[in-house]
Amino acid sequence: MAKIQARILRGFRDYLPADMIPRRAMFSKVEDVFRIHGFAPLLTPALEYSECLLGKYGDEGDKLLYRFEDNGGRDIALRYDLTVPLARMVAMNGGLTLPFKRYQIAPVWRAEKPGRGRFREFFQCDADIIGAAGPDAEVEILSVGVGILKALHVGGFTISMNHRGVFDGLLAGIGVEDPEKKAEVIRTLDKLDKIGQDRVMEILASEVGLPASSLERIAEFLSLEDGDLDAAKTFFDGDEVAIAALDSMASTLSLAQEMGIGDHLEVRLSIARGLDYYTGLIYETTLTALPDIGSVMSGGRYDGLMSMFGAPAHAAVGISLGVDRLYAALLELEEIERKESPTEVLVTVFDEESRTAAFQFTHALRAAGVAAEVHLGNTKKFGKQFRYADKKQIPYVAILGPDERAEGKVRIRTLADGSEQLLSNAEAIQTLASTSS
RNA sequence: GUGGGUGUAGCUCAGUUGGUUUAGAGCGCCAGUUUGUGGUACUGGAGGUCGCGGGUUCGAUUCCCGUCACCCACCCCA
Repeated sequence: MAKIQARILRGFRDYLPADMIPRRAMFSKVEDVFRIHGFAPLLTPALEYSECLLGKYGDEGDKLLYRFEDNGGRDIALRYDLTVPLARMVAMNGGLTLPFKRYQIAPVWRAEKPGRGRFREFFQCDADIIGAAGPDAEVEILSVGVGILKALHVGGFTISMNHRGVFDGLLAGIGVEDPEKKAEVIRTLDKLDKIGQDRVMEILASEVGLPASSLERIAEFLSLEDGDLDAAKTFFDGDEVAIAALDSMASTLSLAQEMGIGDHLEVRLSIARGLDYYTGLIYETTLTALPDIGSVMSGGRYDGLMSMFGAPAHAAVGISLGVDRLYAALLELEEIERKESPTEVLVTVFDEESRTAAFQFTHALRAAGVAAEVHLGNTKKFGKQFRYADKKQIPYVAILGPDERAEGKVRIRTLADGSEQLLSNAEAIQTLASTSS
């Protein structure tokens, strides 16, 4: 048989056990937070009809779809995100009780050029509330975000929020109405933190071509104190759209404050978010300890997306976790660690005569809920069994040799410090069951 | 998509100013020192079409061209 070179598609990757174990632990904590906030899990197909995805992400996005013809000649594509399939599902299920709260953790595919931290297949983790307008839903979403970061023990963090209405007002005020141009200006403003105000003004002047009077107005806007909503209201005096946006943020902030999650929130009028479909609140999150990795959690309100499928317009607000960034951050902070095996106890097989006892003890451990594995393979080299446990970071080794069996006991060795305890089987199982969670 | 850089063992990298004969190191892996005990130490071993294709040459892992992959920056995002 011809040998085939083992290889993997560019931008795709295997998640090996050493990463999957801590990764799943992280997801499990996240799911707990979704659950206690009343979000239900949803699963949608990897493949969708192309027409359901096309035209939702802009021209650039359409080009990045993985698009095929299936064996039946249907024009299909791999999902590009989780939000559009959610909208499709909501449009197809008119009987859903609103507000509808769902979360979904699943891979999405984009035919982009891969780079550092950028893949063609990656996971998104979204929670959204469909069918609830106003600050209440916003506060619930922010509460989820705060809850997750607390559950993950990331340390300090700041959720910076803004409102698209602020930009709508600002840009209408200086006569920028063309959606294309609006998006361009907003994308440029979004780079403020990265490249600084001078460079932003430069780009707006030369590349976007804004007149001097507009630039002046934007410079004045950028010099507003973040978080000073009163000053912002004065600046936008008479601009109904912007004032409504500022008021909406103020009530979100005050409800969040009273709920007890306000400490992590701040208003930052410069943040913009790249996606065009946001219509209200927008926010992103940076970790105090690792600001350089960028936003680990972001989202906003996107009323209107549902109506693209001909369904009634539904209010919608959501949150999206940057799970790969969060995972990297947790490793960096040593809040989680890579681990090759879930096994808590390796039960060694001392010799042929000990095999039955080893298997029986292993079975009893499993019945008590302890992750246990019995050594597989030849028993000639007893030391190799310990080496195996050590390499797989298995914390405990059980020994049932002739000496132990003669006493009706089992020896439990803790590999971390080399200490050993001689216990009855029942005692050993009880001890191990209580130390392994 | 544009520009720059790098491809030698599972990983991180030396090296060959073109030359026969065994292309090396550290880590990792396997085995032994140690037939009731891993992590340390010592000893030995396996593992390489020098990314792939073509060209120049008496001779290419080394030089040239192409190609693919990876890295960095820009763009865009998660």
